Formats: sequence, C-alpha cells, structure tokens
Amino acid sequence: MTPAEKIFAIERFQSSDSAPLYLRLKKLVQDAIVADELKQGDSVPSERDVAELLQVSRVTVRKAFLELVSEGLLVQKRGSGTFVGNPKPRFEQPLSRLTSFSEDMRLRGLKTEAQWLSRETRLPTPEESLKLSMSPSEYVARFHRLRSANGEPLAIEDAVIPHKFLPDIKSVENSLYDALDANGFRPVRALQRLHAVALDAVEARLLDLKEGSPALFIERVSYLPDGRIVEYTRSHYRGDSYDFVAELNLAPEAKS
Amino acid sequence: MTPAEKIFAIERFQSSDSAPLYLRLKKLVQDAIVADELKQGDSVPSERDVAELLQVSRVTVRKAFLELVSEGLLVQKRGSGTFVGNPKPRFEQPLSRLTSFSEDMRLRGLKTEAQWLSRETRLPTPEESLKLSMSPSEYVARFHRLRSANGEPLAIEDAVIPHKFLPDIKSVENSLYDALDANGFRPVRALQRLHAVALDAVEARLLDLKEGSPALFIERVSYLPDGRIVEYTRSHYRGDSYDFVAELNLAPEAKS
DNA sequence: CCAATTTGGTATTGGTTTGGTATTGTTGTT
DNA sequence: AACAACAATACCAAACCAATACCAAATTGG
Repeated sequence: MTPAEKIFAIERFQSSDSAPLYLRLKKLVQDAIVADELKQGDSVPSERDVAELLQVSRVTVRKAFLELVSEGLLVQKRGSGTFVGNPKPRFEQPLSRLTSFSEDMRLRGLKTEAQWLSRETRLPTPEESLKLSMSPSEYVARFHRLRSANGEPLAIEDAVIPHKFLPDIKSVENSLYDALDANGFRPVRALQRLHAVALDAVEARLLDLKEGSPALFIERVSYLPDGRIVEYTRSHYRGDSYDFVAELNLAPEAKS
Repeated sequence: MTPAEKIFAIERFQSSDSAPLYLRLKKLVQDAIVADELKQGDSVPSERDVAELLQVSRVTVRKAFLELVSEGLLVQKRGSGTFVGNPKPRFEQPLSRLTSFSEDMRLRGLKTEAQWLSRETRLPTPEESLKLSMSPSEYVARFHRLRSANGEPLAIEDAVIPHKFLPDIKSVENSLYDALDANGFRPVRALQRLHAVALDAVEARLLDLKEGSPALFIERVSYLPDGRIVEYTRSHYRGDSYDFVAELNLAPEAKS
C-alpha cells in the first residue's frame, strides 16, 4: 500500500459522519496535512486516482480540492498535478521585508536609475522552468537591468516572470512589483538564497569593478497568495557598496 | 561489461517505479554519483550510447542529463561529451534565525570543529566600544575562531562580549550562546548587516582559499531583553560553500 | 588542413495524463 | 412545486512525456 493509498483510504473516508462527500474528503486532506502525512510540495494523487480510491466521481473530488486550493492548502496545475501548498509562513513573525530594488532604494531616500540590459518575452531556460515550476513551452518575460543609485551602479538584476502574470512587458518602468500589482499578481512572500561570488568579466564591467571582485549573489523565488510562483530573480550586488540588514529574533527551538 | 554498461544497465533502469523515463534515468545517475561509481571528472557515456543501452530516445536521455547539468552534477560540452561535475554540497543557514554557528551546524546533524585563533580578555578597540555602546576602559572577552564542518573550514568568527556578561571565558567551549545562557544573559534579538568582501591573505589561508576569493561578511550586534548589547560579532563565510536562505513576507508599507 | 565522425543542441509532432468546464440527474429543503 | 445542494457523466484543453528529424560545434584521422 503506497502512502497515498493509505492517506486516501476508503476506510478513513467512509465514516458515520453524514457530511457531504466533498466535505469529508476536504477534511481528510486537511487532517493529513496537519498530521504531516502530506507536506508542503508533496504531490497529491490525481483527481481520477482519488476518485477511484474513494469510489466517488472526479467532480466530487474536484469540488473538495477546489476549496482546499482557495485556502492555499493545495495548488493545482493542469497537466502537472496537484500539490500541497504552503498556507502559512514558517516563521511566526515577519523578519525581513520583501521589497523590490526600487522600493528599497526609495525607502532609503535614494534616487535610482535603471539601465535595461534586456527586456524581452521568450521561452525559459531549463533552469528557469525548474525554478518557476512551469512548462518550458510557456513564455516568460525577462527583465535584465543594471540598477544604480545616485549615479553609481549597484546591482545587476535578472528577473524572469511567467508571461501570463505580466502580459505587457512595457508596463514595467521602475518597480517590477508595481507592475505585477497592477495586474493583480503581487507576491506576498518569497524565498531568498544568497552567498558571495566573484564577478566575471561581464558583470564586473557593468558594475564598474574589476573582474573577480566580490559580490553578493541573491536568488529569489516569490509566491502569490495561492501558492503560484510569480517571480524568479537573480541579482548581483556589489560587495563594497551594498549592505543587507536584518533584524532577528531568537529562534525558540534554538534554546539549548 | 564495462563500468559504464554496469552503471547504465537496463535492469537498474527498469523498475516497478511508474515515474517517467527521464526521471528514472536522472535518479540512476544521481545514485551512481552518491555511490561513488561516478566520480568528479569521470566521463559519462554519450547520450546516444545511453539511449541505446536503455532503449529510449536520445532526447529522453537528454532531458535527464539537462536537469543534472542544471544542478551541477553533470557538465556537457558539445563535441567533447558529458562529464561528472563538482556537486559540492552547499551549506545553508536560515538568515532569519538567531543562532550561533554551533547550533546551526548541530541542527543540521553536522560534526563541527572549532580551532581557536584567539580567546582572551582585553580592552575593546574603539570600533568595538562604539558597536557595544560601552566604555573603552571596560574589559571585553574576545573569541576568535575558525569554524569547520566535516573537516572543511567554512567560516571565521570574531566575537566580542562585554566581560561582565561572560566572566569565565573558559566556559565557552562550543556554543557562545550556551555560555551566555548559563550566565542568564542570552540575547533575544539582533541586528545583522551583511555584504560581500574579498578575503585578504590571512583570511584566505585560514579558509583554504586564494587571496581575493569572495566571502560573505556578516556583522552582528545582539541584545538582551532589557536592551543592553551583549555581543558584537564579525564573521566571514566562504562564498563557495555557504548559502544563506531567507523566507520573506510582503512588507505592507511597501505597497505603492 | 580538411573531410568524416562524434558529440551535444534544437525544433517539431503525437499520444497520454492531468486539471477545467458544461450539463444533467437526484435528493432534501422551503 | 420550486429551488439549492450534492453528485454524477461527458467533453475540452493545458502540460507532460517521448519520439523522430535536423543542425552545428568539437574531435579525430588521413
């Protein structure tokens, strides 16, 4: 018996409960998530498979899944499947702010400029497909720019957005998030990964530095409320002019 | 039977697993690397050869190889072939957790080592006085160490604590926060500032890198519940092995 | 040096799997 | 009797998987 068959066991589903079938299934999935039997990112059996396991129609399964999707517990993608979403940020308190470069600079009172290196609609690279969880045949909008503040180049930013969230790439003038917001697709959270790198010749020239100079490399994936990935951005921040500041709180589980 | 034929044996490839062919092949290669059957730099049979061995199309093999390439496990060169890459593990630290290096590594189940570079009580430098908001005539305890995980140097840490919070500097064996906790002075929050730097000759030698290699420089000031500053630490994390990860939430005030 | 060969790289197509929608029938409630 | 909720069947379309065919860089051998 596979884990999925265990979770979607007809015995769990059939109960003395007289609730409608779709509500019972909904609760079954909720309980499995709470019990950590289904974790974020896990794939859920297809609607047809669940329908067969539980001996109900696929539309009944669908109705249950749709409610879970609207609550962020599940994420669905036609042709791909159904996956457990991330309904709640892992940390109890927001510790860092999700802002775009423009907003960040504005908050600091700096005048920003952006030089377009590339702004185009094209197909994603395999790596971008993976990070964005999208089909390689689905178009993306790419915004590649050199960001400066007070006339000084500070960062190279390479953002990739699924085209469907930003049909008019010309609408992005300064703030990427403003443009996404205008289309009703503002991200609410993101996962960011960063480490130090040495700039290659091209990057160094753009940032007015020597090849090999240290830079902060940041890779970010951001999410809509319903769990869909809306942005994948890679940035290089020059090491000598850009500090990231974070205010931290004690991690409760770190108590020894 | 050559080693390659053994690795890419159709028996290993065919399994009861119902996963797509390309994912099975991907896993086969990953497993061979983990088992050290394929080592860094080894050449991998050509796509056509693997396709023939496993009786699938070359594009199916290609799809598996492309994902492995994007993850750094394989490297491809047209006309030359496919080789095992250098998938060195990268350590990750959540950027939003206030933990010491020891706790962080322990949470990951890694064996950590620390080599003392310096552990002494002395007067603070002017910079340290400023950061700690203390009198230059007040003693501090300094803990300067090279931190490693699994035998590999990862970070240089230079922590300064006002002496009054840590009278017995010998009590710090592994975790600085454990020792502070034992004295009732565990920090509850911190302000951290980070950017990329190039390692100088001394730092580079400690971390087994070339002078000028990129590193992440983190400066942290942490606070007791009553607002007193309890720690000022400067660390260098090598850029090639250490990722910081942050999960972010939308800043409400950033709405435009 | 150059043609042939080997290798990775790309475009296109068709079948299958998956989610998405429309419509219809049954049952309970008002 | 009318209506809403529940649950079904049937059909549509996006995405994935896997194939064939062709292109081009790099290597090899004469």
